[in-house]
Amino acid sequence: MRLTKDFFQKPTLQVAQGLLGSRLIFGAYAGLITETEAYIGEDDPACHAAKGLTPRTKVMFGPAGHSYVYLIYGMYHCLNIVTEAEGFPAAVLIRGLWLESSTHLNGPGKLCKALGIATEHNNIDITHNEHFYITEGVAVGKMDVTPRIGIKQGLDRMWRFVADPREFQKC
DNA sequence: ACCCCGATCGTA
DNA sequence: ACGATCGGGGTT
Repeated sequence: MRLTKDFFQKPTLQVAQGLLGSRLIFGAYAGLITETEAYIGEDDPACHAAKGLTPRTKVMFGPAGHSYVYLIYGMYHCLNIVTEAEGFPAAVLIRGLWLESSTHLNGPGKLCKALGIATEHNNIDITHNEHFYITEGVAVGKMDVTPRIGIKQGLDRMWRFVADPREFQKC
């Protein structure tokens, strides 16, 4: 079953945890999500929207279930899915994917490079797209909870969620 | 116009 | 530990 807008229009921590084990479809690729991070609102210093509404962060303020893709370090792209009510800027970063080929794409930059996700895929409504969407997946086993990776602010928040694909239920 | 720096990754 | 590489956002 495809995940619909009401799945994403929820508290971001809930969405980030719920996405573990879900199946991401992008063109010919399909994989189970193994790692996510939450970025929540203008009060979260690590969230791009902490600097307010800008041309780049506009998508995060928009409706839930849209993609937020941006270029990082001039070389890599990161894929996020917008969460919460329209007007409240928040998103979940997709950091890990377990492909059907048993390839584990660990890291948001590697993931986007492998699938061919780039800025042209920014601001797509993945609840109404034929080639880019997320479905229900498998039950995950134990989930790790840690601070987010690669940031210098907001390290007190335990907003990274990791699941081990070896513990995924067959489904 | 200019400067700083970043939700990364591979190599050393 | 560090360099590659470039756009966003703030400052002059």
